[in-house]
Amino acid sequence: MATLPAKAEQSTSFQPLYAQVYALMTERIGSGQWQPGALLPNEFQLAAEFKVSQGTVRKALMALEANKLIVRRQGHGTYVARHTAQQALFQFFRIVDLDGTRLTPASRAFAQKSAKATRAQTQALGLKPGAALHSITRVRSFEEDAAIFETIMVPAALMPGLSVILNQEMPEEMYVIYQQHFGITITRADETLAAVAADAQDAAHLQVPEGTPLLEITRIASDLNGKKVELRVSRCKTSAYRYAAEIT
Amino acid sequence: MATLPAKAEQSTSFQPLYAQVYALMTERIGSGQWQPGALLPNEFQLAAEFKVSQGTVRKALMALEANKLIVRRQGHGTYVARHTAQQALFQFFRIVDLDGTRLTPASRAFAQKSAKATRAQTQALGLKPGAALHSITRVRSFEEDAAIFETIMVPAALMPGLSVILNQEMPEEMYVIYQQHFGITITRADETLAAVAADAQDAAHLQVPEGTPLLEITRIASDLNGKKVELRVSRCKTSAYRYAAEIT
DNA sequence: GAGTGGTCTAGACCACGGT
DNA sequence: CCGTGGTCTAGACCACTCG
Repeated sequence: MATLPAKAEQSTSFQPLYAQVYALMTERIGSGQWQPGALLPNEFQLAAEFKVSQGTVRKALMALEANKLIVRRQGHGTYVARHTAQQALFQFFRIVDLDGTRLTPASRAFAQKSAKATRAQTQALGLKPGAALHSITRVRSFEEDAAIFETIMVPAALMPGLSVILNQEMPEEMYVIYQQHFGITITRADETLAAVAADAQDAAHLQVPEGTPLLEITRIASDLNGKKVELRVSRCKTSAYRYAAEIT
Repeated sequence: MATLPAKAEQSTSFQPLYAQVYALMTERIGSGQWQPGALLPNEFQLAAEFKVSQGTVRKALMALEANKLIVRRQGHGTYVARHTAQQALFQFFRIVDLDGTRLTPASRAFAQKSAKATRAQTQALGLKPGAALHSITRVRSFEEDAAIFETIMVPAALMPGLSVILNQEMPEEMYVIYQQHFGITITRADETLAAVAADAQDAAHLQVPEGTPLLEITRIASDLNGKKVELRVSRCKTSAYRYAAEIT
C-alpha cells in the first residue's frame, strides 16, 4: 500500500472518512466480494451506500486507482483491476536492454518441488518454522538468449494444487495464476540486488563461464493486505541487459 | 507571466485549471522566484492571485507535494522543498545492509578534472558533441569499509566554479551543492544496474580481488524541468550491502 | 441521449501550531 | 486566540463512451 493505511479503530487513531471508505472497499476486493474485472457501482451509488458525499467516495477511488487496485474509465465505469500477462509484466518486470527499451521474456520451466522452508526463507516470508514451500525453477529468455535463471517459492498452504495447475499450463506471469486460481492479488514487490559470480548451475543454464558476474535479484511480493506471498531469486546476465529503477 | 495565460484553449491542448496552476508554480520555483525554503502564500491568497477557487489551488499543491517540490505543514504553511544531506540521502540513496536497514555513507573525494564528454556521455546527458564535463571521483564507506567507488559527471556549463566550491568543502550530498550554489533542484533519478567484474582500479579502492563481482549503478539525475543534470557511475561491493528497490 | 467519470466552485467545520 | 492546512459536503457543468 503506497498512499493509504487501513483500519480505523477508536478515537486514539482517527481516520478520515475517505480512508475508512478506502478500507471498506479494499476489504471487499480482498475478500472476493468484488471480483477482479467486476464493474463497481458508480460514485453516487457508492456514496449513498457508505452514507458519505460523492466527493469523499471520489477521493477514496482516486487512492485505489493510484494503488492500482481499480481502473477507472471515463464514460464507462470503475472496474476492479485484473492482472493480465502484459499488465503484470509492465508493472513488475524491470529488465531492459542497453537502450532502456522494455523487454518481454519467454519462460521455460523445468523443475517443481515441495520442501520445508529454511530458516532464512521462513524469516523472509514471515512463516512459521518448518512451513512447506512450493518452488518453481525456470529460465527466461529474450529472443532465444537464456538471460535469467530464477527460483520462485510460495507457501504451499496458500496455493493448494498449484503444481497441478502449472503442469497443465506454464504461464508467462505467475501473478495471473495467483489471482485467477487463488484470489491473491499481488500489489507490491520489494527487491534487493547484489552482484554474484555464476556458479556451475547458473553457467549451464545461462551459457556463460562459471564466475561470470550476474545480477541477483531477490524479490518478496505481497498482496493487497501486505501479506508476503512469494519469494523469488533471479540471476540475470547483464552482458546485454540491465535492471532499471527510477527514483522520484 | 504574472497571472493566468490566455484562455480559449483549443481542443488539441486542453489542460485542466489545476494543471495550469501547477505549471505556473513549478515555473516560479524553477526560476528562483520562490527560493528553496521560502514560505508560500496561503491557499486563499494563491487562489485570488491565480483567479481560481481554493480547491483548485489545493489540488495543484497536493500534486506539488507528491512530487516533493513543496512541503506542507498543517497550522504552519507551505514551503518550497529544500535539500538537506539527510533528505537527499533518504530520497536518493538506495544502498542498505543485509537486513534492509538504510545506511549512511562517509565520502572521500580524491580527484577532480574537466574533460570533453565522450559520445556516450553526450548522448546520455543530451548534450552537444564536445561539451565539457566536470567529473569528481570519490569513495564512499560504511564504518571505514570502502564500499562504493563512483564517478560523478556534470556539464561544466551548468555549474561554473564547481571545482572551487568543492575544494573548499566536500559535501556528503552533491545535490545540496547543486541547489544552494546553482539553483538546480534534482527531483528525479533514473538508474540502470549491471553486474561487472572489478578492474584493477576498483580492486585497489575497494580492497577486493580483481574480478570480484560488483554492482554497477548508472544514474542520470534530472531537475524539476526534466533537464538532465548529472551522470553518475557507482561501483558497489555487495559482500555486505544491497541495492533496494520497491515496486508498487 | 443517457450515464459515466473529470473538473471546478463555494462554503463549512476541524485539527494543528504558534501568539 | 488566530491563521494555517485537512476534511467534508453539495451542486454545477464538461468530456467521454456507447447504444
